[in-house]
Order: sequence, then structure tokens, then C-alpha cells
Amino acid sequence: MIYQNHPKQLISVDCVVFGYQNEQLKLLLFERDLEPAKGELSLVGGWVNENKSVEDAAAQVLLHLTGLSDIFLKQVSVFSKPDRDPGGRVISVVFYALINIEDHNQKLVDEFGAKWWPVDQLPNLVFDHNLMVEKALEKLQQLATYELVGRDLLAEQFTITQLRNLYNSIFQREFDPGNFRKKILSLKAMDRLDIKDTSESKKGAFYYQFKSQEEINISERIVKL
Amino acid sequence: MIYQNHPKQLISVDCVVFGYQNEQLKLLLFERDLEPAKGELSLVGGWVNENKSVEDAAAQVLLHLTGLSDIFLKQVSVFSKPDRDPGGRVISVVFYALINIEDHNQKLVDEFGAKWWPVDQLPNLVFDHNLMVEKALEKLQQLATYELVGRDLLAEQFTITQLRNLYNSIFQREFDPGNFRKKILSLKAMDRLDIKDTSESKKGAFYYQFKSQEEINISERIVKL
DNA sequence: TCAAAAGTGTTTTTTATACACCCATGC
DNA sequence: GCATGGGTGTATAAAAAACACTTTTGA
Repeated sequence: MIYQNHPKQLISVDCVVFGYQNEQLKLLLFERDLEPAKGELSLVGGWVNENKSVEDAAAQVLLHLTGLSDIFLKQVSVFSKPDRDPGGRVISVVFYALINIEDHNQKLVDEFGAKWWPVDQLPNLVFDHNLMVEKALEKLQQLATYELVGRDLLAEQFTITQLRNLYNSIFQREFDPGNFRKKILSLKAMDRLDIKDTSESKKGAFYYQFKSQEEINISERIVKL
Repeated sequence: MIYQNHPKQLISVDCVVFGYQNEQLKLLLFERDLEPAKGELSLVGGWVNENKSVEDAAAQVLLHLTGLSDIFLKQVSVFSKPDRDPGGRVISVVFYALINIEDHNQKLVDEFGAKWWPVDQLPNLVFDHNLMVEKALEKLQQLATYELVGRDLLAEQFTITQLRNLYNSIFQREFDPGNFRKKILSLKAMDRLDIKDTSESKKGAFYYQFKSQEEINISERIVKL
């Protein structure tokens, strides 16, 4: 090691884990298991050590929580105010993750006492975690503006209405059903199946399924502003 | 300090400093003054210590270079592959900065041997610095899509054509003069002065000046895709 | 039978693009 | 007088929004 004389810092990752259930965008909170603020609600986090990138560290946190190693992850930003954590100087790199609640709920709830909270009625979180969530949601909106978000949040098969409800909750506004359908279908990013979902309407709505990532090529804005 | 037993890491900031000169978007490069790769070209960087946020650390680097303390700075992302720096494990938080070349060139060139390079013909840089530049440019384009970029790069007074040339070089494409002018003026973000610039055309072009940040409220996309 | 979601079609408005054309002036 | 960038206007195309209307079927 050449850079001998420079002070080192503690680095952590914190993950804003988004899920979608009952037509609500939710995120995963935990009761903090160490001091300070033990028992209060917080995001999941982990330490970054010598031989891992921050992406790997975040992926490892998610792997530990869900048993899955291919979870959708994006960097939000770095939080590094010297006094942001009363327990000491910790620089935190924040990520957001998208996961399917139904698939992973059991392990999460049973083993870790995790709780899903609707993003539009979050409680107070420890330290600067509320700010992290806010930034993460902005990034998610940014992503959903130019890319189709849903593969990681919805079931394998889903209706256009379910996708629209997801977009409604990401952007906290109501998209027009007819216009949303036309816009989404024009992207040619999904295949219509021959099966219908009859649970949400009497008429029944066709199920769709995302094409493989390679077949999808979206080069236009999906959501205006 | 409560978090005793966790390994700490070396943290640095690296700055992609953009400037604009001769109708070219340029960035500031330095000859690295320590091993490894001493003498090769790199971005400016600095270490992050205990009592400073990464934003403060980046601002300090820029202050040192230019003497200015209010430089435009945005976070790009974290680069943290364990082997990204052959000199040891360093996690780098990358920022980009926008500065006016004419205002600060002397100090930069004289004291630090800095060199301005057109972004579209960059040499090989040390480590992962080329990748950092690429990401920074993407972020700058993202910013310029929904906000008017120019205040920090152009002179106080500038013509629409100069602003268009800046946008041309940020997006590496040619905007239509008539349409660009209409779009920009519709934002009502600048005041027209009664002075003309006659250096770039015989007819002369009116100078404009940005309104104060508070008066500017852009709620639409400026550049399509 | 009728409420309610699914799905299609039509109209209007807004935004983007292409490009014609006049202006002013230094050479 | 003509080439050059400055500046305005117009026609067209593309994208977004508003909304009417038809279909289907369980309650």
C-alpha cells in the first residue's frame, strides 16, 4: 500500500428496497439492531470492506435478506455529512433495489422482522434515512421516465392496468387508462398472452409478459415530466 | 466512536472539471504528481478526511485550484472496484464541476500545470478516469436536458448563438438555430441587453444575461432525447 | 340490467422539426 | 452586391392529452 499517511473512513451501504403490493409502492424497513438508535426504524445497511466494491456490498446485503443474487440495484448517491450518524463518522453509499414482495416476503418477515411501508406514509427513520428515501424515489422516477419499470416489481404475468397502477404509485399521479395503454403498447416491450386475469374485472384483462431485455429497445420518453 | 471493529477505507474525490472555450467543451487534466502512474494524465482529486463531507472535499479541491469557493458541483457516482487503483484500495467519489475558463485559466495553468482538453478527443487517463469522464458527461447532458446550463460556463453576457454552440458541444449534435432560439427564449430565463456582440457576425447579435436563479422556473424538457 | 373495468377510436392541443425568408453589414 | 450569421415566420409532423364510446360479464 502506497497511500500510507491518509486517514481512512468507515464506509457503509444503505439500501432503499422498493416493492409493490396492493396497488401501493412500499419499502422495506427494519428495526435497527445496534446502538445508537437501536430499535428505531431504518433502512437495511452493511459495511464495505477492503475487497468489495460498494455494488458488491449492496448486493451482499440483499442476498442475505432474500437469498437472491440477481437483484435490481442502482446507486443513488453518497451521504457523508460528518455528523450524519451520531455513532461516529460513517460515509454511506445509498442504493435502491426493486424486488417482488410476494416472492420474498416470508424470509424477510420471518428471519429479519422486516416491515413493508407505503412510501407515501413513511414514519420517521433514523439519521438521514428519510432523505435517502426521498432521493431514491426521485431516481426511481427518473428511471421509469425513460425505461419500463415493472419486471422486478410485478409478477411474471401482469395486466396493463396493474402496470398502470404501478406507474401511478411511482409518480403519485393518475395516468389516463386509454392513453397509458396506447403509449405502453407502442413501446413493443411486452408480449400479450392468451390468458386473462378475471380477478380485477368482470370482463377480464389480458395478461402480458416482458420481452427479454435484449429485445427491448426504448428510445423515447415514456412519462412526460 | 461506537463502530469499533469495522475496517476503514481510503476515500478520495475526483473532479471532472468542465470548461468551454473556442466553441469546444473541454476538461481539465493534470499530470499526476505521485506514484503510481506519476506523470500520466489524470483528473484532479483529493482525500476525504474525518471532518468533511465529500461535497466539502470536492469544493476544497476546486478552491485550491481556482481560488473560488462557490463553484458549481454535482455528484456523479462512486467508483470502488477493489483493484481500480494499483496503488491500493481507494474508493473514489466523482463530481463534475462547471467553470469559466477565461476567468480562471491563469492560476490553473501557471501554478498547477493544468491543461484543457476537448472532451471529444481525450487522451488515455490513469486508472478508471476515462470512465469517470464518460459518466460525468452523461450527467451533464442529463442536467442540460431539463435545466439551462450556461451560467457557469459562459461569460456573464452571451449571445443565443454562443449558448447554442455550448449545447451543440454538450450533446455533440447540431441544434437548428431558429428552433433553438425559440425554445430557449420561451423559457424566459434570460434578459436581453441593449448591447450587441459584433465579433461573430457583421449584423451583430444581442447579448443576453441569465436572470437570478430564483426568477428561473423551468418546468419542461429543453432537449428532446 | 347495470356498474365497472377493458379496450378502441376520435379530436384537440402542444411540442418538435424543417425550412423559407428577410435583415444588417463588412468585405 | 453578396456571403454570413441574426432573427422571424410558417407549414408540417409527431407526441400528448382529453374524452367519447363500445364490449363484456358478475353481481
